[in-house]
Amino acid sequence: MRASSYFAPTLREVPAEAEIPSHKLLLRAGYLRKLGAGVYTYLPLAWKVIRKMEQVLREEQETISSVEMRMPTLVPKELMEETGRWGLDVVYKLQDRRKADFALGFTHEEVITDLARQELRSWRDLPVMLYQVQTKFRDEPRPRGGVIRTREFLMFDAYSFDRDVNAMDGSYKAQRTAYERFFQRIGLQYLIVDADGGAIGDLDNQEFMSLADAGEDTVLSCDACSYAANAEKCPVNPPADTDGATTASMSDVHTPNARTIDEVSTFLGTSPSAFIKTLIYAADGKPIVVLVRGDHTVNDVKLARIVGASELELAPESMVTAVTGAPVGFAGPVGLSGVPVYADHAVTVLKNAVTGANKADYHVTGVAAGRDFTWTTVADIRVAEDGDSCPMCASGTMRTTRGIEIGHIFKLGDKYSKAMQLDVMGEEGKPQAIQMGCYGIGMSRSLAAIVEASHDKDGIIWPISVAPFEVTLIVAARQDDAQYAAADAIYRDMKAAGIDVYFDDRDERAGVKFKDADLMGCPIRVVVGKGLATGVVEVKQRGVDGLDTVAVADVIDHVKQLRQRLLDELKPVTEHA
RNA sequence: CGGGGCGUGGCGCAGCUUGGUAGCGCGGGUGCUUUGGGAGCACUAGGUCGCAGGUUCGAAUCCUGUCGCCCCGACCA
Repeated sequence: MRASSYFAPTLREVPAEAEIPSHKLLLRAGYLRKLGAGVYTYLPLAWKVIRKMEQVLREEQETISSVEMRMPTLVPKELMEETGRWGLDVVYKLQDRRKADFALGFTHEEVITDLARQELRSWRDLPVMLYQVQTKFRDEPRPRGGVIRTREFLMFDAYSFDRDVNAMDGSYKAQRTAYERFFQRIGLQYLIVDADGGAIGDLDNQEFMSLADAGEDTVLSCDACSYAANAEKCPVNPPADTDGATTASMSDVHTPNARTIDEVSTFLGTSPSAFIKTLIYAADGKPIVVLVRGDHTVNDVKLARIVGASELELAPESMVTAVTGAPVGFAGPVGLSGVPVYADHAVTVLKNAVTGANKADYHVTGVAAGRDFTWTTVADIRVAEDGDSCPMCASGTMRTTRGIEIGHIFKLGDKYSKAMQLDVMGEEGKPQAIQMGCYGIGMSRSLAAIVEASHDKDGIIWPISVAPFEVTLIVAARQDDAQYAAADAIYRDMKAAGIDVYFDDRDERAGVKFKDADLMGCPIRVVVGKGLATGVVEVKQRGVDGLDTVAVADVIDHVKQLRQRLLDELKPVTEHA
């Protein structure tokens, strides 16, 4: 492709809307433009990268006998109602001219399951694994980070159908391997972490995380074993009972205007870890009391699962007052009754704690768990933190990092097949529910994740497997006839040799073309310039210091070798089972 | 949805406190010079200051409302 006829508008200055590196660079280098909040146009460069990613993905899906198809974006309301997902906030809804309701597809379990229940009859039809790459629509409460979280985005989604749990496990493992190889081949480092399945399912599910400061998720990984988990999932070991014997006795202390843990601990000169944080939640509209240690944070995802609530939020002020008899900021477990109390493990071993007195401007000290208050349920309900002991091995310590969720794989079991009567005739002549799995990759988000992971101050550095072009060919002085003729010949030879080359033949100063080449980020740069007088051109690798001076006659071979070396570096290390 | 911030030529910003009819840099066009890391000079085009009301002789500037966008949080299948 010649730059003179391409469309890659670069920007010298960073648009004010961008904060994170991938967003800034994708805008500046001419990959993306915003149409509205969380709605982006993918310019030719970005689309080419995505198509290359898709190609790698297709190859990996092919090897596990996963078959590409395409489902509609318009999904009838009736289908969504079968699983109860029509009412979700993220669903975009619209009506046709006859006032029939549709959702814009935000994931396709309903559609694929509907198809499967019509077409799959016998256990002999299984297994089946189907996938598509399609635009998904989600009315996100807050799009962010450019293309990290958008309302319209490109997603790969796959679905497996198996005759029993064992076979489903096999499909799950096959997809996990395909995912590993895919991410390895597109040059994206990842961590596989245990995750919470949210509304989609609570069986085994794992996320592929690209570690990045701009990530929205907190990931904990063990420094001794291979265990890693999303913070919303990561279990916390119960603490040792180290407070010793109960000695102190309770007394009320006047704490005027001190409501937060920081304020009260400063006022009393105690540590936040000696506090019992008492939170009133509304669980499906009914109040519950939640106790965690003052220096801990409630994990709402864990809590919702333990309580079994579908809607869980901090209680409104009126409910807090009704439960505690005090203004917000002075709640404590002592003397509370008639409300279920959920206590985190760490609270139940406190022997000399501070907590709210359930009256304005008073706290209680010397509180002992079990003696001065009790609970209805004790469980793991706090967020795991950096420094916690590993829940899986004896010696490890958990460390936190930020991650971008680039893929998520789920075992669904019979959740959707039961809800939608998806069964087949089994070997024994009786109907049996199909065991499903579903698997997603955020294609547009992965694009951003690569840029987050691979850039420098000058621009993007693409892995060669997904770079929009393998080579940027620059003619330093377009108006120099000899240079242009030589560059043009090299361009033709490269194309003939099957090299994907971007020929910057614009009549711009050399500096402009160098800057744009760095921004765009193609991994190999060839410059035809001053050296041509002595019959040589320059070959440089993006992001690597130094360059090779190569005779014009050797440049094609040289580039092919470099290309092969770069591709070899991306060879997947994970083998299919 | 809660908190914070921002809407002024294509992009980045100043002007707003203290009202007087809009300015700078980059980018665009033309010409000349220049030509290996975002060139120089000259000329030039381009803005109902997000929108709607209001106050005022007069509003980018003050008031009210509204829409949009960004960040933090909530949320995130």
